[in-house]
Amino acid sequence: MNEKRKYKTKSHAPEPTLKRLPGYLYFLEQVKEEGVLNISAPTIGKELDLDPTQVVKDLAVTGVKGKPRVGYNTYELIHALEDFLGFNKVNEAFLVGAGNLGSALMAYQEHQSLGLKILAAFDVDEAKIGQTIGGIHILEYNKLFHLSGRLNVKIGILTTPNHVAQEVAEDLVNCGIKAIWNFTSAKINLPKEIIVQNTSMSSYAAVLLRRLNDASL
Amino acid sequence: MNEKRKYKTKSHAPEPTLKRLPGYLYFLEQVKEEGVLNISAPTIGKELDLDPTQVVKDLAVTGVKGKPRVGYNTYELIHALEDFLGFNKVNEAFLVGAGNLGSALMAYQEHQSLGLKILAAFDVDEAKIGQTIGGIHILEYNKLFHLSGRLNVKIGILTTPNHVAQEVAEDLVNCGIKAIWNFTSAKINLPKEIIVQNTSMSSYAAVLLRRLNDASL
DNA sequence: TTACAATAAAGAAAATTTTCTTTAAATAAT
DNA sequence: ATTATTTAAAGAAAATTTTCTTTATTGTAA
Ligand SMILES: NC(=O)c1ccc[n+]([C@@H]2O[C@H](COP(=O)([O-])OP(=O)(O)OC[C@H]3O[C@@H](n4cnc5c(N)ncnc54)[C@H](O)[C@@H]3O)[C@@H](O)[C@H]2O)c1
Ligand SMILES: NC(=O)c1ccc[n+]([C@@H]2O[C@H](COP(=O)([O-])OP(=O)(O)OC[C@H]3O[C@@H](n4cnc5c(N)ncnc54)[C@H](O)[C@@H]3O)[C@@H](O)[C@H]2O)c1
Repeated sequence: MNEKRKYKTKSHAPEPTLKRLPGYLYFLEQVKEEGVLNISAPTIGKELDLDPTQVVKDLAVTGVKGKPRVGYNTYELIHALEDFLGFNKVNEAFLVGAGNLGSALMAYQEHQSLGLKILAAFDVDEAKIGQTIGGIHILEYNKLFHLSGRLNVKIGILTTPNHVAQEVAEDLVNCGIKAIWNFTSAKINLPKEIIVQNTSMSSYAAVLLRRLNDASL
Repeated sequence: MNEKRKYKTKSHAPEPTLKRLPGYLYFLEQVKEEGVLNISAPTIGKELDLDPTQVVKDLAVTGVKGKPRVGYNTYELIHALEDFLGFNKVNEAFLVGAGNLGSALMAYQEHQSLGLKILAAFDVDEAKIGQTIGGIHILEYNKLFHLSGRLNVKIGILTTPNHVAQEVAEDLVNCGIKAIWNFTSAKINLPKEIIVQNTSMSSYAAVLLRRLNDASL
């Protein structure tokens, strides 16, 4: 591997920073559309409700330098962010469980801007096998083992029911998958070198409901 | 309002704790099924990869006390968590934008366990209006203003395209919505008393891709 | 040029969250 | 009963993240 990067990026970025970066990227793409060539950290902070020094620190991880009195070069910053996040590469993925959520993810066109490319989806439901959603074919689950041999896919998107999540995850790992984007509520246990990214919507529900409840006291 | 709570809960719980609580709840429901009447913090921690003292501190926000040598009462803990998170109430919501993601959320049955009840969905697409997904009717967007007058719905789920998110959010606020669960990438600006819960999937993509990239260096 | 204002960068401080330590309580075994 | 062991609770320490300060740089305008 050992890819060359255009900017001197931070080797390790804090997770809260990482989570904010796509927000900057989305905002910057909008202002670029409006023809803004340079933008300052305080301006970004005002729009996104963030402390200006926080913005400076966050953007520093990309290695891009801003100029005092001018700000950052919009175009340069966008590219550095995409580069840093890996959004400008093609990150190939398999999806398992083409149900409600799986279908939505397959149909989601903006994945391209994340550099995410779902090559194929797999399901056990006969009714779904053979269908195409968002240009992605739904294949028989067993085909996963054949296909993964030929392709070198590193990312698995897990949108099966909770109770099969563990076994499907293990299958994915046996197929050479290195990172699993887990949308199920199940806690999946895998060898520690496998990256498991849990994306629990109920966490957000918890925060929302609690804040709503706190507010109405 | 002023509901009585069975346990002396912490008035303010840290957000990381709040986000972990649904995970405990899901796990506890599983072990309850298996007939486990009591469970200790170290056991929970081992299963969920969390520090045992972290578990104790997290669960302490619910006000439930565990007994040394025995652990927590599974049943009591589940109920305290549901109570604390507001999952055992009926939290009524409107959904706007019955597209890919909106449809998935409408079809999602587990929302019940979060106490979330989507009363109706609204869309501008003629083709979608009149349809029913997961027992939820898709109504003409303008009906939102009529319906909200009669019902006292506090939560709005926002799954429209990004470019209309701001205006739809403002409409929701004008209809009396107090909290918005925002699934779009757009940053929406509303009066500060309105709770906006952003749920950005690209944040997770960012963390996943970066971790994957870091790993392969 | 020269002073002035805006801003990024770097470092310090504060706040928050997690982990570690100690203490006390409750059960089980002797 | 008594002792030993497990465990929750409470507090202290460490780590992390955010916010605040200071400094230095750059461009603008007098
Ligand atoms: N629908 C939502 O909006 C939503 C929201 C948050 C989380 N989730 C989570 O996402 C997961 C999927 O939810 P859903 O609503 O899409 O469920 P779903 O039932 O619609 O979809 C699950 C799909 O997985 C397939 N499947 C079942 N067993 C399989 C196996 N062994 N191998 C491969 N495929 C298999 C099913 O045929 C089905 O198509 C669940 O864990 C759920 O908790 C869903
Ligand atoms: N699909 C996914 O998996 C996914 C994942 C992450 C985030 N998102 C975000 O969720 C949002 C929706 O994505 P999607 O894929 O479901 O898009 P979509 O186009 O399938 O759905 C959007 C729906 O909103 C409706 N709509 C448009 N304008 C409206 C208005 N003014 N009022 C009411 N309804 C209106 C459309 O008719 C459509 O039915 C986007 O912001 C997207 O970024 C989607």
